[in-house]
Amino acid sequence: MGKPKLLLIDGNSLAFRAFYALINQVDRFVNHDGLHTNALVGFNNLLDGIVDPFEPDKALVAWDAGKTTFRTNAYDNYKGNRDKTPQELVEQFEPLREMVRLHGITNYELADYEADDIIGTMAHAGVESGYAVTIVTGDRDMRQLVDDDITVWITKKGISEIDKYTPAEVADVYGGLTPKQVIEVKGLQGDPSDNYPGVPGIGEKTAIKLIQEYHDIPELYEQIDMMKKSKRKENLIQYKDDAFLSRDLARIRLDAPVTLDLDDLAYRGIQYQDLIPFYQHLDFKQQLVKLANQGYTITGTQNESNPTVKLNVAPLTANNLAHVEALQDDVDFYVELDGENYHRAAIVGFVIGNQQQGYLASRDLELLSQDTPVKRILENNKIKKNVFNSKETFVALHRYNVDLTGVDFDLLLVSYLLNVNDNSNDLGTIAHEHNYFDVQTDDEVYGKGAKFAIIDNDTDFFEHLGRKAQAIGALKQPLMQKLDEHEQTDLYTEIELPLTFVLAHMEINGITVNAERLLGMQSKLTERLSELEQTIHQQAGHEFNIQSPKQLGVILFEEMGLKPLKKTKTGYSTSVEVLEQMTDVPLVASILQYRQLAKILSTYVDGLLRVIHGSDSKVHTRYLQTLTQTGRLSSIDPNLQNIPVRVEEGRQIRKAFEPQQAGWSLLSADYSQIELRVLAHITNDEKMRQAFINDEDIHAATARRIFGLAEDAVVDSNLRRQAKAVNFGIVYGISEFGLAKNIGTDRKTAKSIIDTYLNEYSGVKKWTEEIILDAREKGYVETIAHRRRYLPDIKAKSFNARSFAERTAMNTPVQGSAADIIKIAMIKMQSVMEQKQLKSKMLLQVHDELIFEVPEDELTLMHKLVPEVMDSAVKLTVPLKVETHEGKTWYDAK
DNA sequence: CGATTCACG
DNA sequence: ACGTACGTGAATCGT
Repeated sequence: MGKPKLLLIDGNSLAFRAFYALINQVDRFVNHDGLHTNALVGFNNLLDGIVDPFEPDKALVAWDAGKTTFRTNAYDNYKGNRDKTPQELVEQFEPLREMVRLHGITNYELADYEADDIIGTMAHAGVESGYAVTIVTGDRDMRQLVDDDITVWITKKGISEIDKYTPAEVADVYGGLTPKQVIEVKGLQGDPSDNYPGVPGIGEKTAIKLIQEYHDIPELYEQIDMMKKSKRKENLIQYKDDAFLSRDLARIRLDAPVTLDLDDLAYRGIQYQDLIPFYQHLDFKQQLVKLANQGYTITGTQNESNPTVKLNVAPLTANNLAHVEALQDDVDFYVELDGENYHRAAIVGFVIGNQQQGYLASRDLELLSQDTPVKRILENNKIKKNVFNSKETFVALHRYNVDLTGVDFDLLLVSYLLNVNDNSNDLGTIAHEHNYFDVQTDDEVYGKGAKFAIIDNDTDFFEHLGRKAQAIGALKQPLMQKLDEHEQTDLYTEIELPLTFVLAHMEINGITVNAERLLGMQSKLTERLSELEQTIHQQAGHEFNIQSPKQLGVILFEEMGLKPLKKTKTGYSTSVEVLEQMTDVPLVASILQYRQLAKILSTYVDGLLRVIHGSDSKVHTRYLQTLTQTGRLSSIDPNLQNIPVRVEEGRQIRKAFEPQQAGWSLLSADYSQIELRVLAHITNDEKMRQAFINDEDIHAATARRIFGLAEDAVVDSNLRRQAKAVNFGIVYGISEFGLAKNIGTDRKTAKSIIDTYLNEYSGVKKWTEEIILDAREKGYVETIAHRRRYLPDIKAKSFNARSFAERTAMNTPVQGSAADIIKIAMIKMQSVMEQKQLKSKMLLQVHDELIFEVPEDELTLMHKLVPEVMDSAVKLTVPLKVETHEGKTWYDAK
């Protein structure tokens, strides 16, 4: 057996280190009571990472007792230049001690002494009693305590890494000196952070050299007369007192009047049962998940009435289908897929049941898709189903001939509405967010990335599925209650949930893409690109990778000597806005051309060809309904919301999008200026409202106001363009700088334009001020349908973070309300089309635009019907305006 | 896997 | 003195 282990931890130094390591995110680490937790998080990681694996026999965390110590008594200015400890850290000191206690470690502090002195004293007491001592600190000066029985661990990079010092390592760093000589070095060197002087002109390097020669400060001064005449010698003589003072201040005391006995320091190990409520108080979700995975029972803090239910899951077979038949009313259901894209992925298992009667799981898809009780329940509108991601569930089941209906609760969707910041798609992660810990994440169970694999073992697989279904059921009541408290029940039941199934139908229907046309474009583009490539290499004088901004930067800004107008984190920027300003250089013009064509080819031509389904010649996008911060949809795999339109060459891509039947047309319907109309409505600005009520050209009307033109003046295109930029700027949460950059003017002009704008549209001005105050007070902003976005940074100390939050506060109600409106229109449109039994299909949504495929005999009707439904989706104090276009391809529907 | 660039509203 | 327009997704480079 080795010696018993004594662990001494420098609480103050490490708390400061932990606090400042996460100082940039101090406002992100706040618990539900407003307590900052960044230092607590770091300290906890340290305790978990060091103490518990270390298994000490005795352990102590030492703290500073107060502001005054024997050092401040000896030297008035000691630490006199330190800023006051920030309040955000001060409030963490008590909980830090509690955390230490719950980790089974004794806290200690001593009046008039610093934590260092307690540690020094206890370290020596430990050595005398035969302990191997380890000291953990962020303070490099503690290395003076190292000896054969004392090792000092110093955290670096904040607190994530550790350097371990034995006498050999100290000698390495200090040019062969002993740990005790560290004090002598410090004496000569002084310490600016503790505000004590040392000898001027002597830094660490020189100090080490002198101590190597003279061993310590007293000996140095005994022999100082023999030293060669120099400025350094003069300083040493002049500042002799300072040297001795510094040396004294730097020396950690080994004889502090500590009232502790080693027996008081027995390490008690982690106090799990008490640590759980403590972590819950701090909102340490990850720690709680860890504890839950270790088998500790976590009961919800916000939901005491819903204690952990024991899992009851069994394999479903043809023999016990009767148990499924018995399920009524509220049924929890979950399907597992073997991939992300539910248009292609296979169902690999499912589970059905409820908390009272338990769960039945299976891999046998016949039990799902044949005429079984499972299918009957899923297709029964009267039986409420609770699921996680009903769009995925619906689409997947649809491919297995099951028509899911009667979905009442969608955990993913509700969780998103409650807080759009929690953008995880994983059931386990989301459950943990809501303080439910009886389920693991898929990453934990199946592995992530290349390691992903559905588990073979039935027992483990069914348990995971069962826990997922159980989590869905358990979270239904509390989350629905929260929706109600947020006044979001209508948003959920009237908009988001019905929309899910509208989107599912659009995705399943897909849109036809003409592969031949794309292949034609592919060969033409490939040819043009290889010609351009040759030209570019000639213009550059040698070959290089045109697609590498790094290589291009070297050529333009080093070899050719062009002036870099902008830089990025990693080097020169070569983006369009930079290159467009140097198009007189032939190479640059070629590069711009190349980039444009390469983008069209790789992202759109090749990209689309890759995702056309062989079976139906269509692409089936997936709309993400639970991702954006504003309530918009996003579209992936392929993204059909960013098909080129602004530049003709890219716009050609749209010719490949066709209706699914010959003779049909594509019809597009877009809201005109929906965001500005929403702005006029929300701000209730009279002038802006009148402009829309009179169906004026809003950008021209704005130009007349901000440039002081007559009411009937003709507005030239340049002024209109600037006014348009200002209108956009207002929607985005304007800044002088942003506007100046956008319209290419100076900041002063931009400021005066903005001032005039806000003066003219005084309702807008009033609203922007109010919405920021409102966000500060409530912590969130809302859309017209009560979609909510939290803005924790609205009170941030960082100017950047706070400004961003303020612009978001202005933009989100506008962008988000526009999203609400088109979502409502989509639901109504789908319902009207079904009711009228039309053959037309809604295919795509592009934020303010809907695209349909329409048979010849429904064209006239749809041109009338679609705008009617869209412009009456909600009643605002300004009219909504919708324009329609039709054509044989998407390109022609303009 | 982050950074850069560029496509859309 | 700070360093900015809002919201997205995909391809590519290079560590």
